[in-house]
Amino acid sequence: MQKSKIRNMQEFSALTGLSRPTVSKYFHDPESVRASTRARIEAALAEHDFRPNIYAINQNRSLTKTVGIVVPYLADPFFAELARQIEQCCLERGYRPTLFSAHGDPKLETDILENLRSLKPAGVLLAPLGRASDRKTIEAFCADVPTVLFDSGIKGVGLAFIGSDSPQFADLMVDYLCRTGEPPCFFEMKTPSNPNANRRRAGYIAAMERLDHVPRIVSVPGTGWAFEDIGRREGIAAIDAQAFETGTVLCSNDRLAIGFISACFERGLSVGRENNRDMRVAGMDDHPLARFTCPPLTTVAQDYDAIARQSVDMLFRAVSGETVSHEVRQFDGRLVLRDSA
Amino acid sequence: MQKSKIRNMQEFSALTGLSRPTVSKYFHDPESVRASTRARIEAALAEHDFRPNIYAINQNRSLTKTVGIVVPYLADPFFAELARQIEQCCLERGYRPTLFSAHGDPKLETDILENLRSLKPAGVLLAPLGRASDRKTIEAFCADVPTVLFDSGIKGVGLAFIGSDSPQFADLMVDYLCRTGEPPCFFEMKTPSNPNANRRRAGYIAAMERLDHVPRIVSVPGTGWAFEDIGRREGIAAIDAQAFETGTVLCSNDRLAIGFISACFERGLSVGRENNRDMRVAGMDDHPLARFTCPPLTTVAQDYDAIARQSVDMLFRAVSGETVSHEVRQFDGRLVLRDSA
DNA sequence: TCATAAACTTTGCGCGCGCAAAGTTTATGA
DNA sequence: TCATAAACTTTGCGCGCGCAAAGTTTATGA
Repeated sequence: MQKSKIRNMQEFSALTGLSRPTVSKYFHDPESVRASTRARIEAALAEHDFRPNIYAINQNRSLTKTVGIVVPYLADPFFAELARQIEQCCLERGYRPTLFSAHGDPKLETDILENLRSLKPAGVLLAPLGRASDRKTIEAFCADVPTVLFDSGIKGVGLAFIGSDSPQFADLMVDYLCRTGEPPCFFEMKTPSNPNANRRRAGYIAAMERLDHVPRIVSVPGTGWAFEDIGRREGIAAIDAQAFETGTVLCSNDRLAIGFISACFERGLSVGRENNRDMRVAGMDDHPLARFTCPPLTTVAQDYDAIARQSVDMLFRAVSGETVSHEVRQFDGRLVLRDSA
Repeated sequence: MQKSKIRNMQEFSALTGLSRPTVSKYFHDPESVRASTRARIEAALAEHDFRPNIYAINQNRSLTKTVGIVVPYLADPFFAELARQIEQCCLERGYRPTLFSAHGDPKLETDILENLRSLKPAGVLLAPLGRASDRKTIEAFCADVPTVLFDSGIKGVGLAFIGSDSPQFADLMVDYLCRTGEPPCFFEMKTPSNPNANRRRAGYIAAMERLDHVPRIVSVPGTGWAFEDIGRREGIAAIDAQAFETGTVLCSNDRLAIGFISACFERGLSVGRENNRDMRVAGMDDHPLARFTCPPLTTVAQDYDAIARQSVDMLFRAVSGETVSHEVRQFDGRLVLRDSA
């Protein structure tokens, strides 16, 4: 593979003795040319290292092979992991995933969508910021670009919404906690970024009432995406204020729980499922680091794989012309028992 | 801003009464046209929402406004945070950052660089996988595309290397630990992914010898990027094997330390700087979650901001024609005292 | 051996811009 | 008021491909 001075497909095709359109066909789909032709092209390729100019390709093709992936906060390993799986699915289908993070900032989310328009992507997979998102911007974007929402939905917007069944998550954990000890209090942010948080609270309340317990909700202040920090700081404050009426706390998500366990430690409260512990603490999500808290966190696992796979499936079904009516798919969580509750 | 049917810059310029080259000039730099002209264009823009076709622009311009950012493992919030700051710096300069993660996979790293070539980026900021990287691929890439390496360097490759002074990190922490208690053992992976790990070990050995202590290194098996998992699993094994000759353990990085603290908890060992604790545990990096371990982790902070800013500065100085001889810049760490050691 | 289909070639237009040269209008300041 | 510079217009070429139509070669199978 020597340094080549091939400037374009015309020059390259001359080296193979084939015509430019045939070579073009090869790059579009190697299987579409005769095996002998393919061999000639690949032999030349091995020597001269030519690659078609992607900008020239995309200029003339109405649909590019780009897929946009937008997440609200990439410093959260939950989204990093989900994005990784989605990227993988796109690559398998021969598309080029391009990853963006709004870093918790609605202005940046708007800018990203603005940018994505000019990339003319075949489709976009978008996990919106949620409450902070500029709803109009997202609606307008979804009207112009085939978009599947994941993780956090906006009613009626986009080709589809793929996420988790938030009330079921809460129900599952409340049921487990009540079965094995006293009923849980619910620890959450008063103004959560993510709309799933509201559905989790609703699920908690419904489950508690179903089991004939009084729901006890501790809503703490704090905005933004530094959930662990809020969990710790406000957890300490809530403990000091004796806000929890039972020694069992269900946190609205794992990152809050990581902070809350840290708060318990700070205040000398032992955490665990054994009878001699001061607190039981549970979360929801099965965050990648949930296994490493002290003690390891009992939680409800999101089905990362199903969410990633379904989102991508749904997008490509729509992109390939299948008329999809707005579909909503919410996967069940799976109880993960560790030592914290 | 009504739905427009403007197809190209020619049609758009007709609406403004200006010529296409003038409008083109505006999009390249709004300040380069008369204020009255700018106002006319912006008025039309408000009504018709035209944006130049980015593929047509990039096809004709030798230097695109794209900047590639490549990190080895995005599920590590350390890299997510670094990437965020670098993105920010690029945006401020009017470039479009595009983020890629090798997800710990050398094959994917090679694919990403391959892809980046066709994007013809103005420059690339690359944190290589390290030991697992295909060195030849990276060298060849750096020879063709202006590239600054960060976090993890490869000697002589790229326009520059910006990272941390790894030996200094170890020195700082060893000094502190010895001053305040017994000398530390060093806990690390036998075959670390990241070359900084080797320099940290060397720094540990040098510091221990300087202080007239015998270096005691516990190298554990395990490959890949699941550091917390390795820290926990192998930490438990090492504790059980009584591998640590003192009760003070300096972990090669914070993620290992998070796993190791979890291992201590599992084995009923209390961690902390107080005299009545079984172990003191320290890390290096100041990982975003280091504040939330139980107890909070004493560590050496990387200067995220300086690394991000310097990397981007260096890249753009080279891109703008300044001939830069291969420069190496390694920032000092800052001791962060919390409760774990 | 020959009809037929598949694969390929040739030709030429079009995409939406950048860019440069030469000419024209507009603003600036003494 | 006028020279001069700055801003703008007009014209036309070029970038590296996609794409389609019409013609030619090659493979396939009875």
